[in-house]
Amino acid sequence: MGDISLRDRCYKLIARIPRGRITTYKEVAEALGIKGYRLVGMFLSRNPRPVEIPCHRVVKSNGDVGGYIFGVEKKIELLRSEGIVMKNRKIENLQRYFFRLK
DNA sequence: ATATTGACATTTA
DNA sequence: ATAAATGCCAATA
Repeated sequence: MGDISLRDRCYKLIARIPRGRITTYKEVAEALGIKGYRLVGMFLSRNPRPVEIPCHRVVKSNGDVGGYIFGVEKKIELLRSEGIVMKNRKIENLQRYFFRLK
């Protein structure tokens, strides 16, 4: 009773990321208190509400965009529309847009 | 109950 | 530089 699944906590965290800012799978995992980074990707691949839960704002630590339910191209388009500058499918300086969760 | 999965990250070759 | 191996762990089957 009252316990929220890790998955729902994950979605809650991501719902806080504002437009134009991004974070990483690693950051989300660490905020959840786990090191199984892949689990975050698993949760997001089953994102039930892509509008309220802006999972396109979660990218890889190395600047690659990572995956997306509606395709990587769509994810790139969304990020660009929010002002994220990308060079060859990669984000140059994550730091510039990084949103901390922990 | 056990086995596999995943939109990752780090280390090693 | 690229590629493979390894660690991670709740959720899913």
